[in-house]
Amino acid sequence: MTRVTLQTIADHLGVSRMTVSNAFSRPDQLSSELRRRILAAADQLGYPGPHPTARALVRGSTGAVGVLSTDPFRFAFSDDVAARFIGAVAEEIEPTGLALTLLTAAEVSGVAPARDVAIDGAIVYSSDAASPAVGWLRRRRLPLVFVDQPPDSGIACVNIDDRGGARASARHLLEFGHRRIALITPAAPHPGPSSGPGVGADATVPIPFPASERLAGWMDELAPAGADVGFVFQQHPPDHGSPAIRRVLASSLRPTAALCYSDAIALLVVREASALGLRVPEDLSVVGFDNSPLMQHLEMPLTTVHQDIAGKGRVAAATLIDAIRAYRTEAPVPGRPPQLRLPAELVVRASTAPPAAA
Amino acid sequence: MTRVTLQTIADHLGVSRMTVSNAFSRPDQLSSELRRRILAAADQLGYPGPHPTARALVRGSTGAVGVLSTDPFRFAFSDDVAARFIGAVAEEIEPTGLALTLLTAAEVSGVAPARDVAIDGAIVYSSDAASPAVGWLRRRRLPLVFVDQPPDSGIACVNIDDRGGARASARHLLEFGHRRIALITPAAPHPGPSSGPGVGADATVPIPFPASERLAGWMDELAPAGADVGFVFQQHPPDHGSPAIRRVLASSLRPTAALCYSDAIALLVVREASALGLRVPEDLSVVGFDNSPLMQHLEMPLTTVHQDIAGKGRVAAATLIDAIRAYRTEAPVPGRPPQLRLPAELVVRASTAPPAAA
DNA sequence: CGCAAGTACTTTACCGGTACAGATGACACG
DNA sequence: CGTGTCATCTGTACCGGTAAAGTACTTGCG
Repeated sequence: MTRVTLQTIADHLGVSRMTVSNAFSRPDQLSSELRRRILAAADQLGYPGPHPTARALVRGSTGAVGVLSTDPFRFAFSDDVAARFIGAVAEEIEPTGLALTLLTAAEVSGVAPARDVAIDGAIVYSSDAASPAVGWLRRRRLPLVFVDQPPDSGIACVNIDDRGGARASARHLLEFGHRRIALITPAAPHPGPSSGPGVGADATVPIPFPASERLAGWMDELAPAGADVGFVFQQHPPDHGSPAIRRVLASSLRPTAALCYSDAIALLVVREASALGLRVPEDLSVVGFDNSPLMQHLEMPLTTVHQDIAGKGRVAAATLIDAIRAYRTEAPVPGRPPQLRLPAELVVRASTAPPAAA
Repeated sequence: MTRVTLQTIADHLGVSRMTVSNAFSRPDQLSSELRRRILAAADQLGYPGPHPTARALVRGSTGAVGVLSTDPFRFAFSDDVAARFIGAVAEEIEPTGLALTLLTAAEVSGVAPARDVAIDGAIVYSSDAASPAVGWLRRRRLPLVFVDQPPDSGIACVNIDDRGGARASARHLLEFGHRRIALITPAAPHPGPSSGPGVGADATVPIPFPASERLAGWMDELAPAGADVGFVFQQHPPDHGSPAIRRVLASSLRPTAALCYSDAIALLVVREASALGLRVPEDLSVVGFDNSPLMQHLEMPLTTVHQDIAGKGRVAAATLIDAIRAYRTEAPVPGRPPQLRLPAELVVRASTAPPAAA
């Protein structure tokens, strides 16, 4: 039972393969009568339509766009911020008839999706810009959109104003009178296991991209104000409590407020605090980041920095679609690739207040 | 700036195209010295590696597997049950080096992903089995796995014991002494807008597949017991309240218990009930389905029917991978495609109790 | 009536690779 | 020294389509 191809149908009807191809792809190129007969024969022979791969090869486009994530897939679906982003991308892509292909950065047994899977373009999302996978995508000269990545003038970028948002949140705490503040941020897995909290600016620990911007924003305000900052390095998806956070909250000179990289981490801080009998915000102010939809329904409405995650996804998808379209028409230089920066705004809710002893 | 291909490198080094191909794909076929030179030249010329589409065409495999969903993408990422399933699929797929392609059922401007995107196999997930998209996938003779679909002996299926689980939940209510029970289930969008609640078995409304099984399970127990059942048709993702549910709960002869198609719907019922001043479970017992992880942290721990969604995803992915592997080795008849049925178990929590007036 | 302009189909070439069957030369062995 | 084997590289065909140019047969029209 060999494969049914255009040739099968052509032979069956005694016409040329090209005519059969036209019956499917360019109906105006043949008489409607013959077309009808061809389609009928195709149906009868069980021809599934032109082979996608063959068509992609000759047309030069595959009908799929990728989303690369350096983090494992699990992340994209368990973390509701990531899921919302990808969902928005998918939603924006949907009416174009493109499929969305999730690419991992890993290379297993010689196969690396970012190098070996056929796509028309990709969004680089929660990825290490230095990873080989990103390199492969670039080398393929695919239309790309970087999201939450360090700006790269050669590639379209969509970022939010992490730094500005972080600055606003730090200012908010300063205005309340806080001077002893914990900064809780993920760090590259480089240093020792769950590196303990350090006090003072520790420039030696590498902070991955969007976190580094948020940290910079915090410090923009805190440093000039002479605030007493302490760092806690906390990897992003904390499952069951954080010893590092607990240690800081339990210390005698504990901070009166915490600025957190994300709402997920902020939630963790709130939980650790209440486990220690600390009240939020009376004993500890907590600020998150993202304005994650899941946190909206919490007992403790979180002061946070809002970013429009779905909007970011839609913009990223739209930018990619534009880039692909430009690429197809071989527009020589479509201007500089767009460098977008979406706003991030402080949302004050119930988790922040002036420190107890003012 | 024309494309860099194998030929470019071959010309540049004065070797045959085939040798360059071998340098990438079959290193044992040439001297390591020449290979080194070829790779160096490739690197220098910016060759991104063998063209995925061309390779896919000749090899007959693309390195991507699809997930078809008839529902729009948004669903897959906002509904946490669907997200968890896809996440588990992705996780299981990841170590194989395959990419995961999300396919929509829609056909826009002549392009239909299920027909036109190159994949090696697919999981048919929350789809209408009768949709054209499913037909295309079948016609392509791709390795397929149906999940939560009506069993099809020709295709590998993964289902859970919806009917058994539903039966257990109905029995649970009967044992508590409930006799007036609302059944809340999605229905095909066929009848009028938000079709009102009917009382008694209404066989004319088409119920889509997994819901029909659950309904059958409920009725298996309720009918022989002579319970007084009323139907409420509620489409799955209810955003802001449900008039239909409210109407039923507000009626003079309101049910003492509700069996719900999903936890998401059960949550809706709980909310509508408390909006009406009804206490759960004192005034109304509510049973969900899925044991959705999001519901675990609710104020009102929900009695529900547990299914292992992640497990279902992993099994589906593993089944698909097996099928693809078998397909590749052209195993003539790999036995009947597996028909799996995963367990569904009642989990009794706080949302059910005996009816107030016993 | 002769020629330009369709219409309907066919031929040829190519997309960018890989499989497979040589071709070539070095080297070992009897 | 003939020849078999191995390692290394090349030539050809083909994967399943499509673009573009070509052929043959109408048809319109001055």
